[in-house]
Amino acid sequence: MGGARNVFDKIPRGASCVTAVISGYAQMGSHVRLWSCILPNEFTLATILTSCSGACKLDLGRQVHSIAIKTNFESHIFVGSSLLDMYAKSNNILEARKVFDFLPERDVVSCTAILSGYAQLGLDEEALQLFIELYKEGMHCNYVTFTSLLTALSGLSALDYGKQVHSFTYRHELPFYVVLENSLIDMYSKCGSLTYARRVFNKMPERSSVSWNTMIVGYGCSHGGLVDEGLSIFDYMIKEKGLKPEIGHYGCVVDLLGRAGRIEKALDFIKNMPFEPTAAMWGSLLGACRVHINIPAGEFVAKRLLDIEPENAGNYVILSNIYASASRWQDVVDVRKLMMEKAVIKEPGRSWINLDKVIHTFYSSDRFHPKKGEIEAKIKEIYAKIKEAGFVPDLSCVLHDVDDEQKERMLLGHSEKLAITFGLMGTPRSFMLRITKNLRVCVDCHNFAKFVSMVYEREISLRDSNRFHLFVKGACSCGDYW
DNA sequence: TTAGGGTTAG
Repeated sequence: MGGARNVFDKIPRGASCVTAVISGYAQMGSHVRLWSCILPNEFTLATILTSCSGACKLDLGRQVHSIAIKTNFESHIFVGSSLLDMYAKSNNILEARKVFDFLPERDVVSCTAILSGYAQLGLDEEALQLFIELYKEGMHCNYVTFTSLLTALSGLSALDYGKQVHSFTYRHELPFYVVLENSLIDMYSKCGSLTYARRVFNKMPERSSVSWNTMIVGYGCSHGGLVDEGLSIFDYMIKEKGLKPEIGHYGCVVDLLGRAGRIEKALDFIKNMPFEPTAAMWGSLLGACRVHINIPAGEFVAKRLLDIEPENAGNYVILSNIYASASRWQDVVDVRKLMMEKAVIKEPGRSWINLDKVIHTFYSSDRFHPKKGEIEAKIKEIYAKIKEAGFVPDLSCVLHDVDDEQKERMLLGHSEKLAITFGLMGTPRSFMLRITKNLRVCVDCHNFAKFVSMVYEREISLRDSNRFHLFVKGACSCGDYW
């Protein structure tokens, strides 16, 4: 690229060669401010906008947007779709939607761009709704559209819709696209159907590294506690294969050690590695400190994590859980105060269950659900039954400083308990309950699900923001390790 | 000649 830039610097300015240079830079993932010296055309604008994706380049993107307005290219189909994509990728989905809504004509790319914008941000229900709308309006779909749609369906655990997409692509004899198949594997495994995921994987005529990763993640290998095997693979790649591990590999090792309770060793490993530790590393280690109740390490890790990621409410919640499990209530109160000082807002807990293609969503302490009364009665019945079988509520899961009775009531309002209860009410015993939760499942709800699976002889799959839990006969596939 | 959307991973 340096050569191209040298040539460029010597020739007179004109839109076409500038576009070629920008395009070169854009493909390399960087952008340049060359456009300030020329009058841009639709090619220039679309190219530069593509290189503006990402929150840190939003200002630049906005400047290009204003140029697009001035030059009357805002509604050009290519400029418009890269513009909306730029907004979506920098977390401004409302602005992206505005651009989309004002496009004089839509095509498969602009529709896919807005759809994937919603899906990338985890706005899965919105993505599905929009897809249904556009589809009814006769939107044209291709394999990229389905790939994006599948991302949203994975997030919703919407197995029925996912199967529909699969059979649609099958019926229409789409050529083989590895990206689409990868999305299918991901969808099936996130919907709890590993058999189908594996079937897709097996039938692929060729696979990318993503296919393997997706399949491995589906099987949950990194959560299996195979510490020595993991460490020897890490050694093997360095010593035998001569590969230089990337920061992600170091992250895996930290996670592996932490999960196995070897927290001091993990801290040591972090100290000696050639990278700055990331929030992800500290985050996984903090989770480990909670599971293995290591308070000094937890405080140490939390301090570093909250420096890098002070806005992530989940970090405070785990720290608070660590204190609560050691009955250090004053520290719990202090964490809560700290959250208020920093104006951190915990995302409200939300769980959902798909029954007959309808997504039933429950919020924590849901006061507005139409079947509120029935659910309350049923949950009381469940609670009494599982208590008889030995269930003890874990009050350390409550972040608020209230009396025990109220804590118990608050725990019963957790959204995954409501979803499980609702599922039990409306389905036969042989029906596996598939619940999805937007946050990490708490210890009390995890225990609740274990007891329900035993007392009611019901299999429950619960996907939280972190991993899968399959509850059968009182035990969970995660080995109480998440 | 030059242009827009896509999969996994704490």
